[in-house]
Amino acid sequence: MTFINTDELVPGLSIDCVIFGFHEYELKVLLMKMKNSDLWALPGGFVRKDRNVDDEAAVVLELRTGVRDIFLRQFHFFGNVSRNVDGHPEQLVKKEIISPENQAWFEERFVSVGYYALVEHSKVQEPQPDHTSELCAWVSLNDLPELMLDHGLILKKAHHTLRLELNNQPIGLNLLPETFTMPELQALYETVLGKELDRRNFRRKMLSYDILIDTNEKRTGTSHKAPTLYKFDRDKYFTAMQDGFSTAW
Amino acid sequence: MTFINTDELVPGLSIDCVIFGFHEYELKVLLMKMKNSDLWALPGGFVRKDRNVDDEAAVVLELRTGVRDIFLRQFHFFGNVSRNVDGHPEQLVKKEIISPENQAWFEERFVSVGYYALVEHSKVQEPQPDHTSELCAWVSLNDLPELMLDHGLILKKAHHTLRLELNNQPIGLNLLPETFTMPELQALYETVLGKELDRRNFRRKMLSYDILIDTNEKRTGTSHKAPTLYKFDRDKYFTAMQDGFSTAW
DNA sequence: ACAAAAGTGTTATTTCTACACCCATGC
DNA sequence: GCATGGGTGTAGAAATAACACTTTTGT
Repeated sequence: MTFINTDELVPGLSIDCVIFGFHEYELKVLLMKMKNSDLWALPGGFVRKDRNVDDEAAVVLELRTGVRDIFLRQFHFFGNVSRNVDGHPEQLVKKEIISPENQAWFEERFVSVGYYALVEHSKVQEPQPDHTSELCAWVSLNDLPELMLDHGLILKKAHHTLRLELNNQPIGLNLLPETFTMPELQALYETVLGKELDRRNFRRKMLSYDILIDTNEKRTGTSHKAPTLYKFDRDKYFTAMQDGFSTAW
Repeated sequence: MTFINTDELVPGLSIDCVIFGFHEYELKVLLMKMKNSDLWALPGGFVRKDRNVDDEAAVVLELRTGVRDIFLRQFHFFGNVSRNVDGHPEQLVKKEIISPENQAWFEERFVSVGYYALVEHSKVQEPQPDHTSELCAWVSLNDLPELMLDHGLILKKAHHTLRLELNNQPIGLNLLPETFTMPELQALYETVLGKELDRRNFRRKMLSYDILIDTNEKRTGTSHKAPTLYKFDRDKYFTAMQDGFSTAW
């Protein structure tokens, strides 16, 4: 069993990743079930002393999902004292999640940087648990289990940020397959926003962003009119991400 | 001379505050001129082990400006390795900014949480330097001196964030005097955005937000028509901050 | 009475919203 | 041929943008 080597890590600093996926018309998050416990946790990690924090977040993402070079954004820094719960490290030792030698390291004041990622469900290999967890799985946002420490709060904040970002940025690349239909894209938006949108207006608005390419193919096999398959125009997509949609002033 | 007691501080974690003020139709930032150096720095500090990071940022703000309970927002976490410049702590000791006993503590990997604040220039007492600085002063954004380490980058990022926030949130409270005229408010927006706006359309849009109260008084003393004085409707202002202006979806 | 800046109104254009109808496909 | 969901158009309302004239004030 390989426990972590705390010597090479920045003390008191952790990373928590809220990894969103979209599948079967539901928004899901990747969660880890802690070893010997009913509690779940966000995938996370620590920061090696010679690495950028942003890069370490990308490592966490890749370790759990196998994907890299995709949307991953720092969204909040969690620095409250109340995050540090008395007796928590002791519990971790008891459950064999960390080694006794490391307990002292975990007793220190910890702060955490929150990241959220959008990943295409289908591109992800079987989610990988680590040595602290017995399971790593996609869980629907509507059906969340009890989470460790303040991870519930972190998740909520990430979701809230994502909803706000919808107004300024395109989403969908990385969250949808390479090609997708307009109704699928709409379902994604509706799921993130938690409300229904008008089909016709959605289409018009989305097309006006000018980030979609009509592939001239259709998705067949359904017992109704075959919908057109679109893909993102990556150049325009990334430009839109940079510049944002907002034009208020 | 009182140097810091590093024992009670969270190691490797600092706070940097970008404190914006608005004066004489210019956006300004509060900067500290380092002792025995031509370099300037953002006001900042460290985090006591038993304090929330957000609260410590408020302490930094109050120490420098004397104001409290005003807009102060965490905007980014800076965690790149490149922030930690070889030989920097040594320089700090040489310039008597930190004590030799503390040099080792400063040699550790440091990460930083960036905050920005909006403060009303006139409410601020004479900006207070600390034991690391010989001067604390308002500096125009158009006329920035050379800044220490990555502080220039942090400042730039804060300004960028502020510009984006304009679209979602009201600003002005804390940045303008208690009462102000519509042209003054417009000047603030123009300064932050770095572009001119149409007087008539600005007024209409601003009034449509429904966060202003007409005080029925005028600012006299100018050799032209006396402009109406407004103040913010605080309840509605804070509601607008919560909910945001954006209606995109 | 004049310069300088505040205040107000209107119109054309664009965007948003709320709709209803037709079209393909598999059963 | 019918149920299901995809695709398109349009008219009214609202927001935006561009623009010109009148008012107040100190000198």
